Amino acid sequence: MAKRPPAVQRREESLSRESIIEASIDLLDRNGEHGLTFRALSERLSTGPGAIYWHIANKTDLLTAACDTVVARTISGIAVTTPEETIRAVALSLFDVIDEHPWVGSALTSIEGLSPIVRILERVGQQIRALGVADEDQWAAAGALMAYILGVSMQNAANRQLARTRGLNRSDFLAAVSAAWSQLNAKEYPFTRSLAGRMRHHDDREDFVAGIDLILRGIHSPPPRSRQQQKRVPRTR
Amino acid sequence: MAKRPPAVQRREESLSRESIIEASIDLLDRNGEHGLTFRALSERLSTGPGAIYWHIANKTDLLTAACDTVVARTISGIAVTTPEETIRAVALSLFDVIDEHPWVGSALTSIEGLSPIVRILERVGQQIRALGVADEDQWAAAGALMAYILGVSMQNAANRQLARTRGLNRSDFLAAVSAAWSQLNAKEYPFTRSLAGRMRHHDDREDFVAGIDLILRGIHSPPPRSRQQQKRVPRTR
DNA sequence: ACCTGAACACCGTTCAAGT
DNA sequence: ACCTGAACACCGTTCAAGT
Repeated sequence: MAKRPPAVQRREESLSRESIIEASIDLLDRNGEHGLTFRALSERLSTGPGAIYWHIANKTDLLTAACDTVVARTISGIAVTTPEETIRAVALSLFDVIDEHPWVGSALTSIEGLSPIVRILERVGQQIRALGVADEDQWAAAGALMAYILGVSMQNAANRQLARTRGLNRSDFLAAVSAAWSQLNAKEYPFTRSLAGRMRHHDDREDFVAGIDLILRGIHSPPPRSRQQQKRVPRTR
Repeated sequence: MAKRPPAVQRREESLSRESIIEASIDLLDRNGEHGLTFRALSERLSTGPGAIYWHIANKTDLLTAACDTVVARTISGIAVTTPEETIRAVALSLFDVIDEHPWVGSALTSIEGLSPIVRILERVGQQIRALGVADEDQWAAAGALMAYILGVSMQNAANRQLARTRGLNRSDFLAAVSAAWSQLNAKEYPFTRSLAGRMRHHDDREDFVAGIDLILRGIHSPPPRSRQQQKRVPRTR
């Protein structure tokens, strides 16, 4: 019996960092964070696991690059209108990206190449300037907005991941959280319990924008610089 | 040759969920997130990996429980003074917990038992009420503060993790980020570049509190309900 | 009821060897 | 310069078997 060549088709295009990242995004979208493995990736690209390491440093690098590619694609497509509208648009874009690609949340905070965060910071910051915020207040304003956007995004990503794992759709998931909240101890958790009803029916995107608007109001109202010159925060590190 | 019993000392106390979680926290503090493995844990507890599964569902459960234990311990020790001061204290406590236990960040968003988040939400929410915020505005106010606190915490945790991995102390780390920012393209990243100097010398805790204060100002300034009754957010999901 | 530890089905990463 | 794929050193989790 003559030894036949294996039935795998050989890839015609050569490997590249871009093609590897593109395949990674697809794998992540299809099967979630667990779906991205060097074996699955190399099979999809008809190569060996080692080949990938010629183009990519390690798995963290790969995940960050995938995240950055997806974020960059969305952020770059946002039209600049009024500062406030643009900030809302940037924030909502990120929200929607994570809604479509829940795995983006986990790589977002990475500052290896400091890419995804810096892209968002820059967009937000330019609008802070356009808003006429004083130079010395821009850092605080941009920081607060960034942290808020990041916080909502992380929470949203976690929710989506969990819902996916449990095979729940949005309303089933909200119902489950709402039910858990309403069963909390009434003495210890009065506030959270009072939010249970609202949790079930709220609209994440609307609430997200409401938070942005709240922070924008804070940015517009002048800080009470009189109080004691500089607030001293006691250190307990 | 008589078969001697193996030289491992047998544990005298029986296993329990609590002792497993305590050992996990210690392992995480000592060696970071990679340090927590069922093998390392079972060796430390003088048992087999399988024994742990009698008390703990899986690794996610274990990580969440460790996170919740650490958060609960800190949160519970906060004295209630004025609403604003208490909110600042809760926020700073979480900040400091993550500074000491950077791994807390990764398990924080988990809502499996919905524990760590709910603890913080409740504390913050009670102070929102004490602040006299109208019932219908409490959700937005608490949500904005929570997202902000979470966002800063996640970012801080990521920074600490990265600094630890690279063996950098705080000022070396800030210098590295600052240097990276000042080398960004001047046309594309004017805002981020302008922040490079400030990045090098800023105090995270002070900035953190400044952001809290900014959001509190937003909470105090009334939302312009007039505008168009309810803001309609176009969906592009 | 609780524990043991071998075994299973995976991982990321390396590296000698090929083209 | 770039690719191959076996091998290494790990993982989390399961489960028959023990006490």
